[in-house]
Amino acid sequence: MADEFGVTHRTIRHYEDLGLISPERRGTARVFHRRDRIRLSLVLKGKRLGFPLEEIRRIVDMYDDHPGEAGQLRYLLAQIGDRRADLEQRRADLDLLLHELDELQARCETELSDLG
Amino acid sequence: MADEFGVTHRTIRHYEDLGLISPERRGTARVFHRRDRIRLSLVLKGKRLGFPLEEIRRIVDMYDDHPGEAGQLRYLLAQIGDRRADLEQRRADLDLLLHELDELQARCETELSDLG
DNA sequence: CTTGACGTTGACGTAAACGTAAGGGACTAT
DNA sequence: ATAGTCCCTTACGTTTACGTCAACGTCAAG
Repeated sequence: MADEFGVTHRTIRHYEDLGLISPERRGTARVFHRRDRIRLSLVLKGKRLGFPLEEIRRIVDMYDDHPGEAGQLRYLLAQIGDRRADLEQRRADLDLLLHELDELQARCETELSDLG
Repeated sequence: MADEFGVTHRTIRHYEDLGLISPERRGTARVFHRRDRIRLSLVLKGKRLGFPLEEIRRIVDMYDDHPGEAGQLRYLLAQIGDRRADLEQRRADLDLLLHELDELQARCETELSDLG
């Protein structure tokens, strides 16, 4: 599974230690299921966005814990709201940076054509 | 300036050590200029997106080093291209996560209304 | 003039996210 | 049977990004 996702075995084990994935254990060997793949892919997405693993765990756990009780559901919805706000802030930052890179690129290109 | 950006004095000093900002020195005291504020704001945006400080330095330095020579300009443009690709990958991840949060939210809401 | 309040400089501490060596099964190929 | 190849665990090492503590300078207020 490590190769499949382009991470090291150590990383897999580390994530298991943190409870980010919980592969079935046949004796000592790990058996990964679809659930683990889904969670790992979520983890890696979260990581690319700079979330700490501990926070990522809280997010991915939201996908698996499906509480049947209304209070829990409302709590989960609130959490989702928080995460959304966070993600949208990041998206704004990202768009700004992309925009600034565009401008820099434009300046470089005109400068370059002035030279040639 | 620390308060102004919501970071600690230690962070400011750390960033100065890494060359992310370079305030004027009057004797021992630091005097911050517009350039430092701009760079700091770029740094914080980069940080929120999960870039390591060393990489951020390379990015923000692109804004200040304006090489007059064609080869350097072309190199800078290539760097900009790389950064763009990276940022756009992150954007894709981000949109995916937002979409998945939406779906989770929808599931929660129907579940909640089924209860009530 | 001395007592805070604040700023500066090392220098060591720490938490997160792994890397990496050291050693032990288990299976397979020769 | 021995070597090679995996996978496993334990445990200490490393890098990044600061936190924190001790010690000193300095400048206005009492």
